[in-house]
Amino acid sequence: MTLHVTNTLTGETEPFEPRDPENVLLYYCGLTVSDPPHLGHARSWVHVDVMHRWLEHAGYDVRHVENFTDVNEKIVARVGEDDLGEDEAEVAESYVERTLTDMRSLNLLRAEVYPRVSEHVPEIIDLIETLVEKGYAYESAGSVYFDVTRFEEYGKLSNQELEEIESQGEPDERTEKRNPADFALWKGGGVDADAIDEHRHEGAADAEHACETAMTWDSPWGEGRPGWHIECSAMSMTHLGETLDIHVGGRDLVFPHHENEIAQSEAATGEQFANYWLHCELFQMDDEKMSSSLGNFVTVGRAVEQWGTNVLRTFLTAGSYNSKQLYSDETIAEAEERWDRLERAYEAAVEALDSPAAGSKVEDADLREAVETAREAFATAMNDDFNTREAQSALLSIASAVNGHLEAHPDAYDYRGLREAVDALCDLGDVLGLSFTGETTGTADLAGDVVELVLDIREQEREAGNWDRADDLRDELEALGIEVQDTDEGATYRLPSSE
RNA sequence: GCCAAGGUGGCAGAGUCCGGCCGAACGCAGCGGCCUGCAGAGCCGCCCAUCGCCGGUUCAAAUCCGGCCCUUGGCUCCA
Repeated sequence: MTLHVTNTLTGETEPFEPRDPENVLLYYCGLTVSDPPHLGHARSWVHVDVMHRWLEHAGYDVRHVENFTDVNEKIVARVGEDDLGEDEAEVAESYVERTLTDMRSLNLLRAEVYPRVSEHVPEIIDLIETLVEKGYAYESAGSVYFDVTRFEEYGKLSNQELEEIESQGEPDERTEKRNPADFALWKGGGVDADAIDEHRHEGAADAEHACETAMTWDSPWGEGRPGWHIECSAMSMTHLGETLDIHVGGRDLVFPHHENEIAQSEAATGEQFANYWLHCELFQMDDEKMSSSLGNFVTVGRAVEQWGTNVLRTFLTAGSYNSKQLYSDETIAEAEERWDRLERAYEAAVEALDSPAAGSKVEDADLREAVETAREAFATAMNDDFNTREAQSALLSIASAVNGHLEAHPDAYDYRGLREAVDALCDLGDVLGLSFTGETTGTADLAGDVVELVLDIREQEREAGNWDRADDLRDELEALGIEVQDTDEGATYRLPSSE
Protein backbone atom coordinates (compact mmCIF):
# COMPACT_ATOMS: atom_id res chain seq x y z
CA MET A 1 0.00 0.00 0.00
CA THR A 2 1.30 3.40 -0.87
CA LEU A 3 0.93 6.53 1.17
CA HIS A 4 -2.44 8.26 1.02
CA VAL A 5 -3.12 11.71 2.44
CA THR A 6 -6.23 13.80 2.96
CA ASN A 7 -6.01 16.92 0.86
CA THR A 8 -8.04 19.91 2.05
CA LEU A 9 -7.97 21.28 -1.48
CA THR A 10 -10.01 18.40 -2.87
CA GLY A 11 -11.57 17.19 0.36
CA GLU A 12 -10.44 13.69 -0.51
CA THR A 13 -7.91 11.14 0.54
CA GLU A 14 -5.56 10.72 -2.38
CA PRO A 15 -2.47 8.69 -3.25
CA PHE A 16 0.61 10.78 -2.53
CA GLU A 17 2.75 11.43 -5.57
CA PRO A 18 5.53 13.95 -5.18
CA ARG A 19 6.61 15.95 -8.20
CA ASP A 20 10.00 14.32 -8.06
CA PRO A 21 9.93 10.61 -7.17
CA GLU A 22 12.87 10.96 -4.82
CA ASN A 23 12.36 14.28 -3.12
CA VAL A 24 9.53 15.76 -1.13
CA LEU A 25 9.16 19.49 -0.63
CA LEU A 26 7.45 20.11 2.70
CA TYR A 27 6.45 23.48 4.06
CA TYR A 28 5.05 23.91 7.51
CA CYS A 29 3.32 27.17 8.22
CA GLY A 30 5.07 28.07 11.45
CA LEU A 31 4.46 30.38 14.33
CA THR A 32 3.99 34.04 14.78
CA VAL A 33 6.48 34.50 17.57
CA SER A 34 4.40 36.68 19.82
CA ASP A 35 3.58 34.20 22.58
CA PRO A 36 5.26 31.26 24.24
CA PRO A 37 4.83 28.02 22.27
CA HIS A 38 2.11 25.85 23.75
CA LEU A 39 1.07 22.23 23.54
CA GLY A 40 -1.18 22.92 20.60
CA HIS A 41 1.82 24.04 18.59
CA ALA A 42 3.70 21.01 19.82
CA ARG A 43 0.93 18.78 18.55
CA SER A 44 1.35 20.13 15.03
CA TRP A 45 5.13 20.06 15.20
CA VAL A 46 5.15 16.48 16.31
CA HIS A 47 2.75 15.40 13.59
CA VAL A 48 4.77 17.21 10.93
CA ASP A 49 7.87 15.59 12.38
CA VAL A 50 6.26 12.17 12.15
CA MET A 51 5.31 12.88 8.53
CA HIS A 52 8.89 13.87 7.85
CA ARG A 53 10.21 10.72 9.50
CA TRP A 54 7.78 8.45 7.71
CA LEU A 55 8.57 10.01 4.32
CA GLU A 56 12.26 9.43 4.96
CA HIS A 57 11.51 5.93 6.10
CA ALA A 58 9.76 5.44 2.76
CA GLY A 59 12.97 6.46 1.03
CA TYR A 60 12.32 10.08 0.13
CA ASP A 61 14.68 12.94 0.74
CA VAL A 62 12.64 15.56 2.51
CA ARG A 63 13.31 19.26 2.12
CA HIS A 64 11.50 20.63 5.12
CA VAL A 65 11.01 24.34 5.73
CA GLU A 66 9.34 25.97 8.73
CA ASN A 67 8.96 29.70 8.93
CA PHE A 68 8.88 32.12 11.80
CA THR A 69 6.68 35.16 11.38
CA ASP A 70 8.69 37.74 13.27
CA VAL A 71 6.97 40.89 12.03
CA ASN A 72 3.60 41.39 13.69
CA GLU A 73 1.69 43.88 15.82
CA LYS A 74 1.36 41.39 18.62
CA ILE A 75 5.12 41.19 18.88
CA VAL A 76 5.35 44.96 19.08
CA ALA A 77 2.79 44.85 21.87
CA ARG A 78 5.28 42.82 23.95
CA VAL A 79 8.18 45.25 23.72
CA GLY A 80 9.63 45.92 27.15
CA GLU A 81 7.71 43.11 28.80
CA ASP A 82 9.80 41.07 31.23
CA ASP A 83 13.18 40.65 29.63
CA LEU A 84 11.86 39.81 26.19
CA GLY A 85 13.58 42.72 24.48
CA GLU A 86 13.59 46.43 23.85
CA ASP A 87 12.34 46.42 20.30
CA GLU A 88 10.26 44.27 17.96
CA ALA A 89 13.27 42.41 16.57
CA GLU A 90 14.60 41.49 19.99
CA VAL A 91 11.25 40.30 21.27
CA ALA A 92 10.78 38.17 18.18
CA GLU A 93 14.25 36.71 18.47
CA SER A 94 13.78 35.78 22.08
CA TYR A 95 10.63 33.86 21.20
CA VAL A 96 12.37 32.23 18.25
CA GLU A 97 15.10 31.00 20.56
CA ARG A 98 12.61 29.73 23.06
CA THR A 99 10.70 27.96 20.32
CA LEU A 100 13.80 26.24 18.96
CA THR A 101 14.74 25.13 22.45
CA ASP A 102 11.29 23.68 22.98
CA MET A 103 11.46 21.92 19.63
CA ARG A 104 14.71 20.28 20.62
CA SER A 105 13.19 19.08 23.85
CA LEU A 106 10.49 17.30 21.85
CA ASN A 107 13.04 15.33 19.84
CA LEU A 108 12.02 16.94 16.56
CA LEU A 109 14.09 16.42 13.46
CA ARG A 110 15.51 19.74 12.38
CA ALA A 111 13.97 21.41 9.40
CA GLU A 112 16.41 22.35 6.66
CA VAL A 113 15.66 26.06 7.05
CA TYR A 114 13.78 28.22 9.53
CA PRO A 115 13.27 31.39 7.49
CA ARG A 116 12.09 34.64 9.09
CA VAL A 117 9.98 37.32 7.52
CA SER A 118 12.42 40.05 8.46
CA GLU A 119 15.09 38.34 6.35
CA HIS A 120 12.88 38.05 3.28
CA VAL A 121 11.55 41.52 2.73
CA PRO A 122 13.28 41.97 -0.66
CA GLU A 123 11.65 38.76 -1.92
CA ILE A 124 8.31 39.89 -0.53
CA ILE A 125 8.60 43.23 -2.32
CA ASP A 126 9.52 41.49 -5.59
CA LEU A 127 6.51 39.26 -5.29
CA ILE A 128 4.19 42.18 -4.63
CA GLU A 129 5.63 44.05 -7.61
CA THR A 130 4.92 41.07 -9.81
CA LEU A 131 1.34 40.99 -8.57
CA VAL A 132 0.92 44.70 -9.22
CA GLU A 133 2.39 44.34 -12.72
CA LYS A 134 0.07 41.48 -13.51
CA GLY A 135 -2.92 43.46 -12.33
CA TYR A 136 -3.75 41.33 -9.32
CA ALA A 137 -2.80 43.99 -6.81
CA TYR A 138 -3.17 47.72 -6.52
CA GLU A 139 -1.73 50.51 -4.45
CA SER A 140 -3.99 52.59 -2.28
CA ALA A 141 -2.87 55.24 0.18
CA GLY A 142 0.67 53.85 0.51
CA SER A 143 -0.52 50.28 0.98
CA VAL A 144 -0.90 47.50 -1.56
CA TYR A 145 -3.91 45.21 -1.63
CA PHE A 146 -4.65 41.99 -3.44
CA ASP A 147 -7.76 42.26 -5.58
CA VAL A 148 -9.65 39.05 -4.85
CA THR A 149 -12.02 39.53 -7.75
CA ARG A 150 -9.12 39.14 -10.19
CA PHE A 151 -8.28 35.67 -8.99
CA GLU A 152 -11.05 33.49 -10.29
CA GLU A 153 -10.40 30.55 -8.05
CA TYR A 154 -10.47 32.61 -4.86
CA GLY A 155 -12.21 30.52 -2.18
CA LYS A 156 -11.24 27.15 -3.61
CA LEU A 157 -9.44 25.95 -0.50
CA SER A 158 -12.06 26.94 2.04
CA ASN A 159 -14.87 26.22 -0.39
CA GLN A 160 -16.49 29.59 -0.10
CA GLU A 161 -18.17 31.80 -2.64
CA LEU A 162 -16.65 35.23 -3.03
CA GLU A 163 -20.02 36.91 -2.55
CA GLU A 164 -20.39 35.27 0.79
CA ILE A 165 -16.90 36.30 1.88
CA GLU A 166 -17.48 39.82 0.61
CA SER A 167 -20.49 40.29 2.83
CA GLN A 168 -18.29 39.66 5.88
CA GLY A 169 -15.99 42.64 5.36
CA GLU A 170 -15.65 45.28 8.00
CA PRO A 171 -17.47 48.33 6.61
CA ASP A 172 -14.93 50.86 7.88
CA GLU A 173 -12.10 49.11 6.10
CA ARG A 174 -13.67 49.53 2.70
CA THR A 175 -12.36 53.00 2.23
CA GLU A 176 -8.93 52.00 0.95
CA LYS A 177 -9.94 48.72 -0.58
CA ARG A 178 -11.76 48.06 -3.81
CA ASN A 179 -13.50 45.00 -2.41
CA PRO A 180 -14.15 44.19 1.21
CA ALA A 181 -12.37 40.84 0.96
CA ASP A 182 -9.20 42.33 -0.51
CA PHE A 183 -6.28 41.83 1.81
CA ALA A 184 -3.11 43.77 2.45
CA LEU A 185 0.14 42.72 0.82
CA TRP A 186 1.99 45.78 2.04
CA LYS A 187 0.91 48.08 4.82
CA GLY A 188 2.14 51.64 4.49
CA GLY A 189 3.65 53.38 7.52
CA GLY A 190 4.51 51.83 10.87
CA VAL A 191 2.43 50.36 13.66
CA ASP A 192 -0.05 52.54 15.50
CA ALA A 193 -0.68 52.41 19.18
CA ASP A 194 -4.35 51.63 18.58
CA ALA A 195 -3.45 48.49 16.66
CA ILE A 196 -1.57 46.96 19.55
CA ASP A 197 -3.86 48.14 22.27
CA GLU A 198 -5.84 44.95 22.71
CA HIS A 199 -2.69 42.82 22.88
CA ARG A 200 -0.98 44.67 25.68
CA HIS A 201 0.28 42.79 28.71
CA GLU A 202 1.34 43.98 32.07
CA GLY A 203 4.87 45.32 32.23
CA ALA A 204 5.10 46.19 28.56
CA ALA A 205 6.63 49.46 27.44
CA ASP A 206 4.57 52.52 26.71
CA ALA A 207 2.53 51.86 23.57
CA GLU A 208 3.79 54.86 21.65
CA HIS A 209 7.36 53.92 22.43
CA ALA A 210 6.81 50.27 21.53
CA CYS A 211 5.43 51.28 18.14
CA GLU A 212 8.52 53.35 17.46
CA THR A 213 10.61 50.18 17.78
CA ALA A 214 8.60 48.35 15.14
CA MET A 215 10.53 47.32 12.04
CA THR A 216 9.75 49.08 8.76
CA TRP A 217 11.28 48.87 5.29
CA ASP A 218 11.51 51.09 2.24
CA SER A 219 9.52 49.94 -0.73
CA PRO A 220 8.33 51.29 -4.09
CA TRP A 221 5.18 52.39 -2.22
CA GLY A 222 7.03 54.14 0.59
CA GLU A 223 7.99 52.97 4.05
CA GLY A 224 5.94 50.15 5.46
CA ARG A 225 5.58 46.52 6.56
CA PRO A 226 4.57 43.32 4.81
CA GLY A 227 1.01 42.09 5.21
CA TRP A 228 0.27 38.92 7.10
CA HIS A 229 -0.12 36.39 4.30
CA ILE A 230 2.51 37.34 1.75
CA GLU A 231 5.48 36.17 3.80
CA CYS A 232 4.62 32.50 3.53
CA SER A 233 4.35 32.70 -0.23
CA ALA A 234 7.66 34.52 -0.49
CA MET A 235 9.52 32.29 1.91
CA SER A 236 8.26 29.02 0.56
CA MET A 237 9.00 30.05 -3.02
CA THR A 238 12.45 31.23 -2.04
CA HIS A 239 13.37 27.96 -0.38
CA LEU A 240 11.25 25.40 -2.18
CA GLY A 241 10.31 26.86 -5.54
CA GLU A 242 7.00 27.72 -7.15
CA THR A 243 5.24 24.46 -6.44
CA LEU A 244 5.71 22.43 -3.32
CA ASP A 245 4.46 18.96 -2.55
CA ILE A 246 3.02 19.24 0.93
CA HIS A 247 1.88 22.31 2.78
CA VAL A 248 0.92 21.70 6.40
CA GLY A 249 -0.65 24.05 8.89
CA GLY A 250 -3.27 24.35 11.59
CA ARG A 251 -6.92 23.96 10.72
CA ASP A 252 -7.57 27.46 11.99
CA LEU A 253 -5.43 28.87 9.19
CA VAL A 254 -7.42 27.53 6.26
CA PHE A 255 -9.21 30.82 5.88
CA PRO A 256 -8.05 33.43 5.36
CA HIS A 257 -4.35 32.69 5.60
CA HIS A 258 -3.93 29.63 3.38
CA GLU A 259 -6.60 30.80 0.98
CA ASN A 260 -4.68 34.02 0.53
CA GLU A 261 -1.37 32.24 0.14
CA ILE A 262 -2.84 30.31 -2.74
CA ALA A 263 -4.29 33.42 -4.37
CA GLN A 264 -1.05 35.41 -4.19
CA SER A 265 1.25 32.62 -5.18
CA GLU A 266 -0.76 31.23 -8.02
CA ALA A 267 -1.62 34.67 -9.36
CA ALA A 268 2.08 35.51 -9.42
CA THR A 269 3.44 32.30 -10.93
CA GLY A 270 0.52 30.80 -12.81
CA GLU A 271 1.50 27.49 -11.21
CA GLN A 272 -0.22 25.42 -8.57
CA PHE A 273 1.27 26.53 -5.25
CA ALA A 274 0.98 23.29 -3.29
CA ASN A 275 -0.24 19.91 -4.44
CA TYR A 276 -1.31 18.61 -1.06
CA TRP A 277 -2.75 20.76 1.70
CA LEU A 278 -2.75 18.98 5.04
CA HIS A 279 -4.35 20.49 8.11
CA CYS A 280 -3.68 19.61 11.72
CA GLU A 281 -6.66 19.66 14.01
CA LEU A 282 -6.71 21.54 17.27
CA PHE A 283 -6.77 20.59 20.91
CA GLN A 284 -10.05 20.74 22.72
CA MET A 285 -10.02 21.94 26.30
CA ASP A 286 -13.47 21.29 27.71
CA ASP A 287 -15.64 23.03 25.15
CA GLU A 288 -13.18 25.23 23.38
CA LYS A 289 -9.91 25.03 21.51
CA MET A 290 -6.57 25.64 23.12
CA SER A 291 -5.03 28.79 21.69
CA SER A 292 -2.73 31.69 22.33
CA SER A 293 -5.56 34.12 21.92
CA LEU A 294 -7.78 32.42 24.48
CA GLY A 295 -4.88 32.11 26.89
CA ASN A 296 -5.96 28.62 27.96
CA PHE A 297 -2.74 26.88 27.06
CA VAL A 298 -0.05 24.77 28.65
CA THR A 299 3.41 25.77 27.50
CA VAL A 300 5.65 23.24 25.83
CA GLY A 301 8.42 23.86 28.32
CA ARG A 302 6.21 23.11 31.26
CA ALA A 303 4.71 20.03 29.65
CA VAL A 304 8.11 18.54 28.82
CA GLU A 305 9.28 19.20 32.33
CA GLN A 306 6.24 17.53 33.78
CA TRP A 307 5.80 14.55 31.47
CA GLY A 308 8.98 13.99 29.54
CA THR A 309 9.43 13.72 25.81
CA ASN A 310 8.29 10.15 25.27
CA VAL A 311 5.07 10.47 27.24
CA LEU A 312 4.29 13.71 25.52
CA ARG A 313 4.92 12.35 22.06
CA THR A 314 2.83 9.30 22.86
CA PHE A 315 0.08 11.66 23.93
CA LEU A 316 0.40 13.98 20.95
CA THR A 317 0.22 11.10 18.48
CA ALA A 318 -2.66 9.39 20.28
CA GLY A 319 -5.04 10.68 17.64
CA SER A 320 -4.73 11.38 13.94
CA TYR A 321 -3.19 14.69 12.98
CA ASN A 322 -6.44 15.71 11.35
CA SER A 323 -8.75 14.76 14.20
CA LYS A 324 -9.50 16.96 17.14
CA GLN A 325 -7.95 15.78 20.36
CA LEU A 326 -9.13 16.20 23.90
CA TYR A 327 -6.62 17.68 26.32
CA SER A 328 -7.15 16.70 29.93
CA ASP A 329 -5.29 15.20 32.85
CA GLU A 330 -6.96 11.89 32.10
CA THR A 331 -5.97 11.74 28.45
CA ILE A 332 -2.36 12.55 29.27
CA ALA A 333 -2.29 10.02 32.10
CA GLU A 334 -3.59 7.39 29.74
CA ALA A 335 -0.79 8.16 27.29
CA GLU A 336 1.69 7.80 30.12
CA GLU A 337 0.36 4.31 30.90
CA ARG A 338 0.66 3.42 27.29
CA TRP A 339 4.26 4.59 27.05
CA ASP A 340 5.16 2.85 30.32
CA ARG A 341 3.79 -0.39 28.98
CA LEU A 342 5.97 -0.06 25.89
CA GLU A 343 9.04 0.86 27.84
CA ARG A 344 8.64 -1.95 30.35
CA ALA A 345 8.31 -4.50 27.58
CA TYR A 346 11.38 -3.07 25.88
CA GLU A 347 13.38 -3.25 29.10
CA ALA A 348 12.19 -6.76 29.85
CA ALA A 349 13.19 -7.90 26.37
CA VAL A 350 16.63 -6.31 26.59
CA GLU A 351 17.20 -7.81 29.98
CA ALA A 352 16.15 -11.23 28.72
CA LEU A 353 18.54 -10.92 25.80
CA ASP A 354 21.39 -10.30 28.21
CA SER A 355 20.52 -13.26 30.42
CA PRO A 356 21.94 -16.78 30.12
CA ALA A 357 18.48 -18.08 29.26
CA ALA A 358 18.77 -16.31 25.94
CA GLY A 359 21.37 -18.81 24.79
CA SER A 360 18.73 -21.47 24.28
CA LYS A 361 17.56 -22.82 20.96
CA VAL A 362 13.92 -22.03 21.62
CA GLU A 363 11.93 -20.74 18.70
CA ASP A 364 8.65 -19.06 19.48
CA ALA A 365 6.69 -18.82 16.26
CA ASP A 366 3.98 -16.72 17.92
CA LEU A 367 6.49 -14.09 18.94
CA ARG A 368 8.19 -13.92 15.56
CA GLU A 369 4.93 -13.80 13.72
CA ALA A 370 3.54 -11.12 16.00
CA VAL A 371 6.56 -8.92 15.30
CA GLU A 372 6.24 -9.43 11.57
CA THR A 373 2.52 -8.66 11.68
CA ALA A 374 3.13 -5.58 13.79
CA ARG A 375 5.63 -4.20 11.28
CA GLU A 376 3.11 -4.62 8.50
CA ALA A 377 0.28 -3.15 10.54
CA PHE A 378 2.45 -0.18 11.41
CA ALA A 379 3.26 0.51 7.78
CA THR A 380 -0.36 0.14 6.73
CA ALA A 381 -1.43 2.55 9.45
CA MET A 382 1.15 5.17 8.57
CA ASN A 383 0.42 4.90 4.88
CA ASP A 384 -3.24 5.48 5.63
CA ASP A 385 -2.96 9.23 6.09
CA PHE A 386 -0.44 8.96 8.93
CA ASN A 387 -2.72 7.09 11.29
CA THR A 388 -0.51 7.40 14.34
CA ARG A 389 -3.06 5.92 16.70
CA GLU A 390 -3.14 2.68 14.75
CA ALA A 391 0.62 2.82 14.55
CA GLN A 392 0.76 2.94 18.34
CA SER A 393 -1.49 -0.10 18.46
CA ALA A 394 1.01 -1.98 16.34
CA LEU A 395 3.80 -1.02 18.70
CA LEU A 396 1.75 -2.13 21.70
CA SER A 397 1.09 -5.48 20.07
CA ILE A 398 4.85 -6.07 20.06
CA ALA A 399 4.88 -5.31 23.76
CA SER A 400 2.15 -7.89 24.32
CA ALA A 401 4.02 -10.48 22.28
CA VAL A 402 7.22 -9.90 24.24
CA ASN A 403 5.44 -10.15 27.57
CA GLY A 404 3.59 -13.24 26.44
CA HIS A 405 6.80 -14.90 25.36
CA LEU A 406 8.60 -14.18 28.60
CA GLU A 407 5.61 -15.48 30.53
CA ALA A 408 5.38 -18.69 28.50
CA HIS A 409 9.12 -19.40 28.39
CA PRO A 410 10.48 -18.26 31.73
CA ASP A 411 13.69 -20.23 31.47
CA ALA A 412 14.52 -20.37 27.80
CA TYR A 413 14.11 -17.39 25.52
CA ASP A 414 13.91 -17.18 21.78
CA TYR A 415 16.99 -15.04 21.23
CA ARG A 416 16.32 -14.23 17.62
CA GLY A 417 12.64 -13.58 18.25
CA LEU A 418 13.38 -11.17 21.07
CA ARG A 419 16.10 -9.51 19.03
CA GLU A 420 13.60 -8.90 16.25
CA ALA A 421 11.07 -7.55 18.72
CA VAL A 422 13.57 -5.12 20.19
CA ASP A 423 14.68 -4.01 16.74
CA ALA A 424 11.09 -3.46 15.64
CA LEU A 425 10.31 -1.50 18.79
CA CYS A 426 13.29 0.76 18.14
CA ASP A 427 12.74 1.18 14.40
CA LEU A 428 9.03 1.82 14.57
CA GLY A 429 9.27 3.81 17.77
CA ASP A 430 11.76 6.03 16.01
CA VAL A 431 9.21 6.87 13.33
CA LEU A 432 7.01 8.26 16.08
CA GLY A 433 10.04 9.91 17.62
CA LEU A 434 9.92 7.64 20.67
CA SER A 435 13.23 6.69 22.15
CA PHE A 436 13.71 3.58 24.28
CA THR A 437 17.36 4.16 24.81
CA GLY A 438 17.41 7.22 26.99
CA GLU A 439 20.87 8.51 27.68
CA THR A 440 22.29 7.40 30.95
CA THR A 441 23.76 10.33 32.74
CA GLY A 442 26.36 10.24 35.45
CA THR A 443 23.84 11.19 38.09
CA ALA A 444 21.45 8.49 36.93
CA ASP A 445 24.25 5.95 37.49
CA LEU A 446 24.84 7.24 40.95
CA ALA A 447 21.14 7.25 41.72
CA GLY A 448 21.01 3.65 40.53
CA ASP A 449 23.81 2.67 42.86
CA VAL A 450 22.06 4.30 45.78
CA VAL A 451 18.78 2.57 44.95
CA GLU A 452 20.61 -0.77 44.83
CA LEU A 453 22.01 -0.04 48.25
CA VAL A 454 18.57 0.64 49.67
CA LEU A 455 17.22 -2.50 48.05
CA ASP A 456 20.02 -4.57 49.63
CA ILE A 457 19.02 -3.28 53.03
CA ARG A 458 15.39 -4.00 52.26
CA GLU A 459 16.31 -7.55 51.22
CA GLN A 460 17.94 -8.13 54.60
CA GLU A 461 14.79 -6.90 56.31
CA ARG A 462 12.71 -9.25 54.20
CA GLU A 463 14.92 -12.21 55.02
CA ALA A 464 14.48 -11.38 58.67
CA GLY A 465 10.73 -11.29 58.12
CA ASN A 466 10.46 -7.57 58.90
CA TRP A 467 7.79 -6.97 56.31
CA ASP A 468 6.77 -3.59 57.67
CA ARG A 469 10.30 -2.24 57.40
CA ALA A 470 10.66 -3.71 53.93
CA ASP A 471 7.39 -2.17 52.80
CA ASP A 472 8.31 1.19 54.28
CA LEU A 473 11.51 1.23 52.27
CA ARG A 474 9.63 0.36 49.12
CA ASP A 475 7.04 3.06 49.82
CA GLU A 476 9.77 5.61 50.40
CA LEU A 477 11.38 4.75 47.09
CA GLU A 478 8.06 4.91 45.32
CA ALA A 479 7.40 8.31 46.81
CA LEU A 480 10.53 9.38 44.93
CA GLY A 481 9.09 7.98 41.71
CA ILE A 482 11.21 4.84 41.77
CA GLU A 483 9.20 1.74 40.90
CA VAL A 484 10.24 -1.38 42.76
CA GLN A 485 9.31 -4.85 41.64
CA ASP A 486 10.03 -8.08 43.49
CA THR A 487 10.90 -11.01 41.29
CA ASP A 488 12.33 -14.47 41.83
CA GLU A 489 15.82 -13.13 41.16
CA GLY A 490 15.46 -10.30 43.62
CA ALA A 491 14.07 -6.80 43.40
CA THR A 492 14.34 -4.69 40.27
CA TYR A 493 13.65 -0.99 39.94
CA ARG A 494 12.94 1.71 37.41
CA LEU A 495 14.04 5.27 37.90
CA PRO A 496 11.53 7.95 36.97
CA SER A 497 11.83 8.56 33.25
CA SER A 498 13.55 11.84 32.55
CA GLU A 499 14.72 12.80 29.11
C1' G B 1 -26.28 33.26 8.24
C1' C B 2 -22.31 30.88 5.08
C1' C B 3 -18.08 27.19 4.81
C1' A B 4 -15.69 22.93 7.06
C1' A B 5 -15.09 18.83 10.44
C1' G B 6 -17.41 15.64 13.83
C1' G B 7 -21.29 12.76 16.94
C1' U B 8 -18.80 4.96 18.14
C1' G B 9 -18.59 1.29 25.25
C1' G B 10 -17.36 4.19 32.06
C1' C B 11 -13.03 7.22 29.60
C1' A B 12 -10.17 7.82 25.36
C1' G B 13 -9.93 6.56 20.38
C1' A B 14 -9.36 3.55 15.44
C1' G B 15 -12.63 1.78 11.81
C1' U B 16 -16.52 5.41 7.69
C1' C B 17 -12.97 7.24 1.40
C1' C B 18 -12.95 1.12 -1.09
C1' G B 19 -20.64 -1.99 2.49
C1' G B 20 -19.70 -8.20 4.35
C1' C B 21 -13.22 -10.49 7.95
C1' C B 22 -16.97 -4.81 12.94
C1' G B 23 -21.14 -10.06 16.94
C1' A B 24 -16.73 -3.02 16.38
C1' A B 25 -9.03 -2.51 17.23
C1' C B 26 -5.25 -0.72 20.71
C1' G B 27 -5.11 1.42 25.53
C1' C B 28 -7.04 3.21 30.35
C1' A B 29 -10.52 2.32 34.23
C1' G B 30 -13.53 -1.91 36.50
C1' C B 31 -14.22 -7.36 37.75
C1' G B 32 -12.37 -12.52 38.27
C1' G B 33 -8.04 -15.92 38.14
C1' C B 34 -2.55 -17.17 37.89
C1' C B 35 1.93 -15.37 40.19
C1' U B 36 3.30 -13.06 45.13
C1' G B 37 4.68 -12.65 52.32
C1' C B 38 2.03 -8.18 50.55
C1' A B 39 1.99 -4.69 46.54
C1' G B 40 3.27 -3.65 41.65
C1' A B 41 4.43 -5.41 36.88
C1' G B 42 3.15 -9.40 33.70
C1' C B 43 -0.11 -13.29 31.92
C1' C B 44 -5.20 -15.54 31.12
C1' G B 45 -10.35 -14.47 31.13
C1' C B 46 -14.61 -11.22 31.75
C1' C B 47 -17.77 -6.84 31.95
C1' C B 48 -19.45 -2.16 29.23
C1' A B 49 -21.57 -0.26 22.33
C1' U B 50 -29.16 -1.45 19.41
C1' C B 51 -22.02 2.91 16.21
C1' G B 52 -26.65 11.02 17.41
C1' C B 53 -32.11 10.54 15.62
C1' C B 54 -35.61 9.19 11.54
C1' G B 55 -36.32 7.19 6.82
C1' G B 56 -34.22 4.86 2.26
C1' U B 57 -30.92 1.63 -0.96
C1' U B 58 -28.92 -3.52 -0.48
C1' C B 59 -28.88 -10.52 0.26
C1' A B 60 -25.80 -7.40 3.69
C1' A B 61 -24.67 -0.57 6.50
C1' A B 62 -20.96 2.26 11.95
C1' U B 63 -19.67 2.36 6.69
C1' C B 64 -23.82 4.41 0.78
C1' C B 65 -28.30 8.15 -0.03
C1' G B 66 -31.98 11.86 2.06
C1' G B 67 -33.91 14.70 6.20
C1' C B 68 -33.39 16.35 11.22
C1' C B 69 -30.88 17.37 16.05
C1' C B 70 -26.38 18.54 18.60
C1' U B 71 -20.96 19.81 19.09
C1' U B 72 -16.48 22.02 17.41
C1' G B 73 -13.48 25.05 14.04
C1' G B 74 -13.32 29.17 10.32
C1' C B 75 -15.68 33.79 8.42
C1' U B 76 -11.23 38.96 13.48
C1' C B 77 -5.06 37.50 15.75
C1' C B 78 -4.39 32.05 16.17
C1' A B 79 -0.86 25.46 15.02
